[in-house]
Amino acid sequence: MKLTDAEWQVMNCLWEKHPATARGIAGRLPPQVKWAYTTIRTLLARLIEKGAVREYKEGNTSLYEPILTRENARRSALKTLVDHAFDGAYGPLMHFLVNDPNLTPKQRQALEEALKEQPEKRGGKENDRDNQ
Amino acid sequence: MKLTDAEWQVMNCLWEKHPATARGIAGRLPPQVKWAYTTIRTLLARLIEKGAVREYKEGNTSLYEPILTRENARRSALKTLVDHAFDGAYGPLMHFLVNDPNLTPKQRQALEEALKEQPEKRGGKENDRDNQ
DNA sequence: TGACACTTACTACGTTTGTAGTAAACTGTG
DNA sequence: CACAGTTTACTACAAACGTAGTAAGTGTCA
Repeated sequence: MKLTDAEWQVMNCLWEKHPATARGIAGRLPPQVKWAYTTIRTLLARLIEKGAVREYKEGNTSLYEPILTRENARRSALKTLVDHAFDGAYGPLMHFLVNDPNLTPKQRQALEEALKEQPEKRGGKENDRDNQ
Repeated sequence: MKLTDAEWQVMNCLWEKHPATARGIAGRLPPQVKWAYTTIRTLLARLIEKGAVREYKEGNTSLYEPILTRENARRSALKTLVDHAFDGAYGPLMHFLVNDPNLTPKQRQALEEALKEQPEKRGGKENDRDNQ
């Protein structure tokens, strides 16, 4: 499931709080984003068409809820990035990240700790991958 | 500098070997990608317009060379990803990466090592960031 | 020198994306 | 109930993208 830039904004609002109305989403968009109400509706319609969002009515009003999970959206976005920018392998990405000057010492340390505290917690989600 | 999916393919070929002809690029595209010669020309033209590639003639033939570096393209793509999918912060991305089941134990270990062997190598590139 | 192959320059065209507008339906309120 | 504001349904439209076609020029070899 691939999201466009604008769709990410909407999904981010939805993940933050749902179900939500279009108006509610408008209220939670970052301040720089000033979209017409109908723009948000259009984006929601496209997300529904894609199967990333579900809509249901409460009286006259539409409520929206994410179907695509943030986790899966992230996974998929990361995969796309890795595919075209990092030879399709996570290794080069990691290497780049670790080498990147954007990485402050604090972040570097955080990463290191995250690595240590996560020896092999995962395991059961193998087939949950790449869907949606 | 933002690249589209198709443009990444072309840039990847160019970074791999340059200067290159359009024909040469065609030859180095991944096997699944079967573009008409003119498609590659079109993409190159768009990349030139964006300032990511430079073209010069040798006799009748056009040679192409990347201006945008792979490093910068990666940095920028990563920033875009982080911006919409990870709250604009590298921390959550790292956390996600470390937690991701896509990360094999081997990769995890590689990461760990990369972290160790890169204590604070960088430093002089502070203003090289976010340009291009 | 003419035919063939390759290159270039220019144009094309459907789809996706960003960003809305409009008209009609609905709802709450004086 | 009439009016004002809200919501919906439908449509719009330019820019970006993916993908290529065509015509005209050039080099080469028999």
